[in-house]
Amino acid sequence: MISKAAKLDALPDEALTLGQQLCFAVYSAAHAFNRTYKPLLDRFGLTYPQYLVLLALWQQDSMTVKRIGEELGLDSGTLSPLLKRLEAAGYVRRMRDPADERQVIVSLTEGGRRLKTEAFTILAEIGKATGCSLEEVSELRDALHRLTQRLGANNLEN
Amino acid sequence: MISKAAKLDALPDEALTLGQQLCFAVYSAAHAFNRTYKPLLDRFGLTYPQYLVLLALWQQDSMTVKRIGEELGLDSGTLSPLLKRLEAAGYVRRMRDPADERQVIVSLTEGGRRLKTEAFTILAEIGKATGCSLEEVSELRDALHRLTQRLGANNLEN
DNA sequence: CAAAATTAATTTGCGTGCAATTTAATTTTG
DNA sequence: CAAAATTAAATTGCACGCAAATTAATTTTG
Repeated sequence: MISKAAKLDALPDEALTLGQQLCFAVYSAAHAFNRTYKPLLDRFGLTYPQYLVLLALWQQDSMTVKRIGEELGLDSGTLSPLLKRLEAAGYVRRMRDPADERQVIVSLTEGGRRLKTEAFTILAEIGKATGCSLEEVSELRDALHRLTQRLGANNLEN
Repeated sequence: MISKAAKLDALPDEALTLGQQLCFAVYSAAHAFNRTYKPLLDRFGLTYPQYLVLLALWQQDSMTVKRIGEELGLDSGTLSPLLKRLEAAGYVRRMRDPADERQVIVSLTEGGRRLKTEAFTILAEIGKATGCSLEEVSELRDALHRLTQRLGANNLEN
């Protein structure tokens, strides 16, 4: 007899395998990236999410916490303590916006700007570690962007 | 004068943009999946990593903590407390292997096995949320598996 | 076979992530 | 213009995820 699940959803048992899950492939790749970045970032006392904040600030300096959160998809509950650590490490400065005291403006220090030079080296090492051609990278990246967009669209429907 | 980084690595400034990073695309997709799964798993009192453990056990019941860790790429520092919570929730049982008391064997309870039926529904909802065809899913998944493999190979070289 | 080395889990400490609450400032509106 | 609503950060609580230290059991080896 065919299993109840198969009858209901017309999905075979193998569809539930770890190796078949796109979500698990993404989850594993994210961890693999983290592990690859770790030794490269450790030298600067940075974690990967802290490095992402710096990437955002190198692109556009002096953003509010909210704006950084929109760039990275993180909320203030994550960013507030993270930014304090980045400030303690000497890479950013935080100050209340005089025009709107609710907002905190985060900007790069001289040390934070200087680090951008090193980032190109990190970028090159990561590129080598992926073993992907530039075309492969952009194709995979764009496919993931589309996926993220579609998943996000679903979450707003509530 | 041309910047040191540009001379060394021949990488333009745009290469350092958030949107250009494959790692950030993976990072964002992982979070998007998490957010999509959350409401589906909340009904069963499960977190996403806990769900991954169940996926592994539905595929192959009664594994040691170490074996589960190999399947998921997690260490015992993560799994020990997670498995205790899964046990408290009534989905798994943990017992020392009588043949080797160092090992702990994790197996599904009746409740854990029953949950597998619901998993097919979750799977279908996630599939719909991704908006990907089966071909797209397997292509993207395999590309990510290759990427993870190459990144992991690098980490072992030390 | 007893000491040393190895192995499997657990525990501890720290840094995310996120939901929910709190605090303070600004905007809306009655 | 003052009360109510909204907004931005910070804080709190909980669950990963990982490194490092600890504990207990097994294996190796001298």
